[in-house]
Amino acid sequence: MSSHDDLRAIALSEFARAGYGATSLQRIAEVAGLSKSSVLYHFASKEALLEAGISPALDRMEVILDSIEGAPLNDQTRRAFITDFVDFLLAYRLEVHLFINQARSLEDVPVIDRANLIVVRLASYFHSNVDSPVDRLRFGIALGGAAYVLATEENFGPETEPLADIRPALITVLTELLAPVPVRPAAIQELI
Amino acid sequence: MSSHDDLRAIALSEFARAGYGATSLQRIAEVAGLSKSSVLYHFASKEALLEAGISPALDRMEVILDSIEGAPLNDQTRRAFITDFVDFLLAYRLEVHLFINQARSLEDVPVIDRANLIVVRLASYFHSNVDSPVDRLRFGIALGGAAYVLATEENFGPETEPLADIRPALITVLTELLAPVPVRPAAIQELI
DNA sequence: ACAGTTTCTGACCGATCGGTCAGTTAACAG
DNA sequence: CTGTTAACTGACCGATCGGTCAGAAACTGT
Repeated sequence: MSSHDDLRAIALSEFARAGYGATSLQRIAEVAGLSKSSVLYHFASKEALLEAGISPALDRMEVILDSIEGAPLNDQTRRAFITDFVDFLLAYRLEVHLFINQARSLEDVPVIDRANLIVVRLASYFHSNVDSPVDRLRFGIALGGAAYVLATEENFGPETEPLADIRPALITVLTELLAPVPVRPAAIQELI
Repeated sequence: MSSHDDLRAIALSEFARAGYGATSLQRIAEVAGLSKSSVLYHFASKEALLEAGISPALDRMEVILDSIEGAPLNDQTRRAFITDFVDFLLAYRLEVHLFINQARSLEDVPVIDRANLIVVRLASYFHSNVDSPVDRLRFGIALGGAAYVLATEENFGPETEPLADIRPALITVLTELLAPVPVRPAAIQELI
């Protein structure tokens, strides 16, 4: 329970909640019960706090990417990826939320560039394994939507139960949405 | 082509690209070729620029909500909502992107509260028309994912075509994902 | 040309930002 | 107790923030 780890967790939480630019070192110091100078004693800069906050999540996601990029997208690899991805989203909700909300405004920050590269790798993998443009769009909505919903659970409203068994539900939904042959009744084609 | 409308458009673009807090009045003034004082002559404050920027999108979404909240979710209303929603996303990409990326860090801004209320109304409508928790999760992923993907098209990578016929593709995917009886093979149930 | 109104600007304000630095306090080994 | 090191702090810095204000500049109708 070092001050170093505390500050990392506090900064991550504040960055995800209020945004990187809107979170001051003074605010982080107050939550930690320290002075701003002490925060800068443990971390060289505000950017160093950001990097320390989300790097573990990037490490994990890069391991997942390494495990799928060598193999084609079949039933087995799809199943493994989905469980890995869902567990990743559940384990790193704050980090995912921070990335989704701040990626555009922090494009010149090295650690955000690294995160953006991960998204590109993920998109490239599915792009090279899925032929239909519509399916690629559906896959993008599935992965992006899962990340977005997981990272902003308050969008479901406070009156709804927090979907306690969200892990199997997420696996179910993603398995449907990433199905190799999407179910698309002929009736739908006539609608558009 | 008044300076007023120009400033509204420039501010919206900058807010969406770099974030509200990270966009200074000085930056907006430079892009518009004016001084910071002139920007504040046309708009009383930075917050007024934000409100002017996204209010039209909220107006449109509230009309859509008014049109669905009185009727149950059947084939006809679902089809009408999907086309309305897709056209909304395509017409207000910047506004949606701005809201998605800044909603959390601007919770005390009235116009953002208004936008959040819209999301709550949307979630409540589907919540009251969909029984299965898994289906509600799938609907949330579909709507949130469509908004997220549309608002951040760069996630598809620069090497991919911008999905020129994205409107029919989006309608196809959302029609699948918002199907009243989701197709969920028994094989999926055994996986989880 | 003139007066009136709209548009625009530079100078300035207090506040806050991220970051530096000299020096104090606390912890601990001998 | 003493010396050393790690942890911490207040004072301060230049820069930038959103916003105010008096007045210049530009456009208007007469």
